[in-house]
Amino acid sequence: MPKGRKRQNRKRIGRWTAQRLAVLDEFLQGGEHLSARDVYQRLREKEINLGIATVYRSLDFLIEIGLLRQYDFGSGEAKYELNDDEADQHHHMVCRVCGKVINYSKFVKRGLSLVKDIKMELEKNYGFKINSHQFEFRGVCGVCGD
Amino acid sequence: MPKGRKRQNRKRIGRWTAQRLAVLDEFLQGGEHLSARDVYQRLREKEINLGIATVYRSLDFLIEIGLLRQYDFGSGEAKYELNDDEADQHHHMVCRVCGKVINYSKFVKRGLSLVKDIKMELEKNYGFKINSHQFEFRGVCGVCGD
DNA sequence: AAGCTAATGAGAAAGATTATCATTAGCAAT
DNA sequence: ATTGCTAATGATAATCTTTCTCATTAGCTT
Repeated sequence: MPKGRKRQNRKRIGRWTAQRLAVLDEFLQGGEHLSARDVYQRLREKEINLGIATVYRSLDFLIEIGLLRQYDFGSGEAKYELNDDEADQHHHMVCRVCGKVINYSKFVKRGLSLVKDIKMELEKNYGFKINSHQFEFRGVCGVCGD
Repeated sequence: MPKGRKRQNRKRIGRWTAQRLAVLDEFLQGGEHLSARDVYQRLREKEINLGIATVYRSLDFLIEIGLLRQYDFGSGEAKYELNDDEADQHHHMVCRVCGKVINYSKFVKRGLSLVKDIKMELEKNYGFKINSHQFEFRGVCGVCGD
């Protein structure tokens, strides 16, 4: 669970700086469910030294323009991933012992009609406008299980 | 702190203290998605003064014996709820503006066969043993929306 | 080239959660 | 009841992630 304070509201428009590009690039390079510290350390290894606050701000920026998405898998820090189209969105499977997360995309298509009906129901009966959904499974992975 | 392996008898379960009962009671009284601080303050209003650390420890205890469940809806603090049976488990709808959470249980039955198939697939192909799942929807509620 | 302003960096601060440790209290055997 | 063991508690310090502050830098626009 991420400690610390709730994210504050920020301005909408932003500039494409070298720092923001560098952060995005870590995800385009194939990084899956990276934390802010993961990104910070990976960049540092490449001698691209951003302040950790800038990493957080860049992640927020990339979320705001729709390129990234934030998740919490109970590890104590937020994780970030490239934002899939809804139709391609993957599920997550989290090992509650070692914290390993697996991206899993089978049955997504089958779930779509269910998701669609739930969204319609929520909008009609509760006045909610739904933007995204997430399925998460928890258990014990093969390594941690006996 | 490592959880010491104890000699096998009933002592493993833990003691049922007044503090733990008081914490559980807040949820039995109808408290939905309460944070540790919520519980702490509600008890304090009733002049039941536990230390905040004890509240956290009691919540952990109640999770361990299966009575509570922990969630994170992105507010910056963990939320806790009574742990439903899987067949009755509800979904969550989170407003990303005000943070309001709605418990929602329609379509659960229809989702069960999908969940069952996903669980089988994950166990067969990834060696995971699944214990629980969660569906979460995010959007903007009627009050915060235009 | 100048001017405006968003973005950055470094460090301090905030806030949730956990660890420490002396003390208390639940439970079992006497 | 009394004793003894040990888990649980309370108070508070420590930890850790995330955000804020503010002086400085750099990206645009004109």
